Amino acid sequence: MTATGRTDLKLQAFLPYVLNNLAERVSAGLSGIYVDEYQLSIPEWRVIANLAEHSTLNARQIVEFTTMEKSKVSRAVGNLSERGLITQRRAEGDSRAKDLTLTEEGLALYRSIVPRVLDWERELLAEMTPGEYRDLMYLLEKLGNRIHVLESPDVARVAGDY
Amino acid sequence: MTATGRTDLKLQAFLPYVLNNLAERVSAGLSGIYVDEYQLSIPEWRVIANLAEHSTLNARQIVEFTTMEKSKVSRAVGNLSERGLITQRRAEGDSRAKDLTLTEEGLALYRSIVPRVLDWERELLAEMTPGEYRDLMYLLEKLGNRIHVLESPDVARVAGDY
DNA sequence: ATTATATAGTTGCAAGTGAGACTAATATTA
DNA sequence: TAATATTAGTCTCACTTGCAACTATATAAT
Repeated sequence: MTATGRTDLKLQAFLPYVLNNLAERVSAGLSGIYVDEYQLSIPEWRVIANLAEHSTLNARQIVEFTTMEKSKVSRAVGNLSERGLITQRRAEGDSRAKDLTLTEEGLALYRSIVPRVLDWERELLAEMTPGEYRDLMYLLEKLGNRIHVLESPDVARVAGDY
Repeated sequence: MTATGRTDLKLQAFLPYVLNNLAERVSAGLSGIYVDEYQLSIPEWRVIANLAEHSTLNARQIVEFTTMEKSKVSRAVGNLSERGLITQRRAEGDSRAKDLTLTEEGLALYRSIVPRVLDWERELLAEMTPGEYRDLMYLLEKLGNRIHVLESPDVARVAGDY
């Protein structure tokens, strides 16, 4: 049995629509913090957050983690580098790639943003119980796995062969 | 008690990040249908879908429903009008506003897209039980209400006075 | 009425974007 | 090896976007 047995479209009950509206509004609310107060664009913030978490990455890996366009990542990296928030070093073993790392300054900036951003998330979740939060994250993750399958039909088909 | 008691940021467990990644990927997958096959941009599709549902709206109302920028709506409306998919008529009672309606052709286009789009949603939800789906929609709606409160702090404060 | 404010929608402009061409380096194949 | 294909990252170009200024109408205040 399928989750929805619909034959006509009601936007308010259409998952992609609901999801997008919500994500946009959440993003707009949150990005106020680092855009207005720290002069970071959304792509720049994402690059920083990923570097803070994985300490060293190249642009390709950031593309994988964030699903941003590689040109977008490239430009964000360029800006952050100019501002002295990250360093780029030719990767050993592959001199096409560049290892990206936060500078002390970049790390300090990140550390000052994190609590603000977590506070904001707490506000957003203030009316959810821990159980609801877990359910939500679980369901979003499940959906994420599912769409990953839909994005690469080859893998899905092969897996179906067994 | 709060849903999360975090003090450090893990992107994979950070709701705005998860939500955005997912929404972007869902949107990209879905929009393939009307972008590639029907030459409709995402804003254009949204205008059409909202008009189909409410039969007549002006641009301001579409802005409210979709949370798109009014200039974005304006341009989408202009394009759809040129393509003969919608009509614009000066509203009686307020000659600044224009009543927008789908033409026969616009409605026909919409009707041919809807089943494709619903099929796609069904695929996306294929591994969810009806219960999970209900939970998800409920939680997203709850989050939507919450962010609406955060967006207009005035209202929130007043409500707190009681 | 007259003036001031607010609203509906459009438009100009600067900035940001995605797609793909491109360069340089690496991997693969014969 | 040489030839071919693939990959990392940058860059260019046409297009889209968001913002603010603007026109025209409508509402409110004096």
